[in-house]
Amino acid sequence: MSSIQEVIASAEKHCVDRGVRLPTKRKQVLEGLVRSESALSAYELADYCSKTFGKTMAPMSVYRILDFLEEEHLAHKLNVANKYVACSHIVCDHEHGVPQFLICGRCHKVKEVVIPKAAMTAIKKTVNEADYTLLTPKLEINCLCETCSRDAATEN
Amino acid sequence: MSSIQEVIASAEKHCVDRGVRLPTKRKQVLEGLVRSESALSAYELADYCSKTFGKTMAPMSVYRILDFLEEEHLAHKLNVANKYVACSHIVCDHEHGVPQFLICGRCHKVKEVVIPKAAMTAIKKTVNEADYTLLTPKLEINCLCETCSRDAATEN
DNA sequence: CAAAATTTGATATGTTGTATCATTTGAGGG
DNA sequence: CCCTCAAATGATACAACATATCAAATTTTG
Repeated sequence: MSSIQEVIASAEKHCVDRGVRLPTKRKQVLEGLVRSESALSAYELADYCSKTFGKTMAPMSVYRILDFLEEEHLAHKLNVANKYVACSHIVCDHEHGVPQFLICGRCHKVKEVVIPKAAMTAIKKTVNEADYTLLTPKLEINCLCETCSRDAATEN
Repeated sequence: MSSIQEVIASAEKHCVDRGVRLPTKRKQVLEGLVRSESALSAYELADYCSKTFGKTMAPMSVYRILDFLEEEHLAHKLNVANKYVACSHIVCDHEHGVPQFLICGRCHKVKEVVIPKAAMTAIKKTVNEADYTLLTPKLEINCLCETCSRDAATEN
């Protein structure tokens, strides 16, 4: 596991290489995402940054910054929950496969996994046969994390 | 392809069998979904029903009715777009595989497909190995339909 | 027909996201 | 070093999506 600082440093390098900026605010939002175990909404991130860094950060700014982070592949939007997570591969050099997200429907804890290549190929084939073009092979999979699925079992 | 009336009739039978009600309003919302080629939001459905059936239908009611239709597996919610579609298998008797949705990111046209069993099995295995429990193996896949992907190509 | 349960209406409010224009910040050239 | 220009952020307004709650109407059942 890499430290927060390492992740931020990698992100900074990435931005220099690409010729884009990573000023304070953007770094703060990214740090908020990296520190969080679960996915956060733009408004949650705005609150977090306001509290943590002393100066109020408007949700507007957060949205813009999240758009930027997504473009730079430093963060992902999870449509299922209207929340965002940091890309878990910021520190990687090598090209990695497209991430798939396991999203706990209860606590929004997110785990990023890679599903077998063969499965992705099969999905791509199905899509093409239906005359559709895959935009991103990013899947969002609804499930329960270990803790929550235990809790759910005992409630009934 | 089955006619609207056939689909509604199947839905009615389904509800009688399950001992639940399908009064006018619910039928109207379902009809709106069935008639639409693309996914609709609750508010779009409210407008549609208000215009088509002469009496204003509140978004509130639509949300409640959509919840009901989802419980009865007569409709699906697409989280990616915050929209809803009728289940394309209302008229089927047999148990069918879980549907996967190809959602055009531009016009929201939706195609319901079934991906190979082997691919789903691989996904399920990956999820379990990550100590997560699959809630629904329903995938929402971001793509472009034939028309829109052609349009997008000519724009650049 | 009356009582009970289900469905719908109506109002209010909360959450998520976009549009727009003003202001500030930061990089690069003179 | 400061000026200029582009990029980033602030601020305000508003649109879309969603839920909570209680009252009224409708349907089922006895």
